[in-house]
Amino acid sequence: MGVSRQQAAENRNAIVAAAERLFRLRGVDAVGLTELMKEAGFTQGGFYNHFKSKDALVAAVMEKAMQDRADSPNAGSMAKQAALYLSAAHRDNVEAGCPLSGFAGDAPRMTDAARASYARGVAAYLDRLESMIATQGATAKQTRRDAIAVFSQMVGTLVLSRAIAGVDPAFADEILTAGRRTLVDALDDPAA
Amino acid sequence: MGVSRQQAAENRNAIVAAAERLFRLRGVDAVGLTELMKEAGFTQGGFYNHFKSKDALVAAVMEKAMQDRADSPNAGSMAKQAALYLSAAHRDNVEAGCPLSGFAGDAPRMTDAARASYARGVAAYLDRLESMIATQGATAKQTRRDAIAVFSQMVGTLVLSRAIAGVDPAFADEILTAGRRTLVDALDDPAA
DNA sequence: TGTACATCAGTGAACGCGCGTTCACTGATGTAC
DNA sequence: TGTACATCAGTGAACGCGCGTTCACTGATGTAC
Repeated sequence: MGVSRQQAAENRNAIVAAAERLFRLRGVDAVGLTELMKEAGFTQGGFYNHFKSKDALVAAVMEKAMQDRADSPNAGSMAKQAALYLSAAHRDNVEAGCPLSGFAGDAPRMTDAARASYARGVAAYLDRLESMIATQGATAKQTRRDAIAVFSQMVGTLVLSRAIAGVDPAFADEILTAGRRTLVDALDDPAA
Repeated sequence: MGVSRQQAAENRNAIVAAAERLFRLRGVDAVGLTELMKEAGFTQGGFYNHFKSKDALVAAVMEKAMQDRADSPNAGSMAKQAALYLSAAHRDNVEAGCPLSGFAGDAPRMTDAARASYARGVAAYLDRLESMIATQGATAKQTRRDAIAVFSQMVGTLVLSRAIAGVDPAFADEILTAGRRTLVDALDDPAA
């Protein structure tokens, strides 16, 4: 069609954004390139002007998701962060929530490049949590080990609550609430 | 071919067993019925003598996995249970490990019947953990809320460590070990 | 600044392939007498 | 107990379909002079 270089770059971003949304909602395997390109506003053939394969797109999606996560602001205290992470709103918003939980189920089956992005994303998020825990320092001295434990609990609670939400909402809420309260109590922040 | 009713029942079990293995390893979407039937020792056409659709098979796999889990023995103390759950051996054995972690990534996209089995499986496992925590009763009085928190952390740690294991084994081990130590410490069982 | 041409992101038809599912057929099992 | 027949789990070819990918073609963009 003839399109400026800037426009082409924007179109590429639109493809990645549409892919990220669909991949999160339905899983990488369940989303076809034809549907994906249509969702982004293009026809199927154009895909290969931007990516050399579907795997390459998955890697680009992962890279972008991790970057977006890194650019997102802190919640303030660690307890507040945990409370937001384990809110019903976050659970019900898979397509825009934390990509570390959102892609946790698909990650083990992605290519090396995509999983490497994922791993770097986990490392970066742990660094953030670690410093949040450290700067609070109200009660027990929290270490990296604690950051890992807290993060694991956040991910596990969200993943479980999401797995059950569609079929037993009350049970899913119980799991989410129990995880949230336990974490907020443990993080010992009266303001959260 | 002509086969006795008992043989037919055994063949059905073989199909479910092969499906469970492959589904865990590669995800439900990535496994075709032709491959699956071949793995179980049959040709593709016979599948529909046992199940009315792939979705029905997925539900049967889920039901069987949850039953097997319920039939499995306790580890003894809660701290021991957590230590086994967060062992490298369990992490590296997706195909035969805990199905609640093994299917956590696929569960949100399964049919209602399969997810209902999954949810019942979570409920049953929580009941077991709850009674294990309660009968120990050494330090703090542990409640259902704590059982949920402990279980969420077990699942989250395993899921994260698995997502990363293929691409950064040292990091994956760090996560697993941090989760295990934190849980064992918190569960306060000197014998574990 | 204006003209001639190369670039390349777009289109949409087509490729081979494996998917889930259906079908006609088979023959030992299991039942009726 | 022995014979005749219905059942049904198995086979393997075939169905339509959507997958990831390739291709020839298009035309505005961007470059060279």
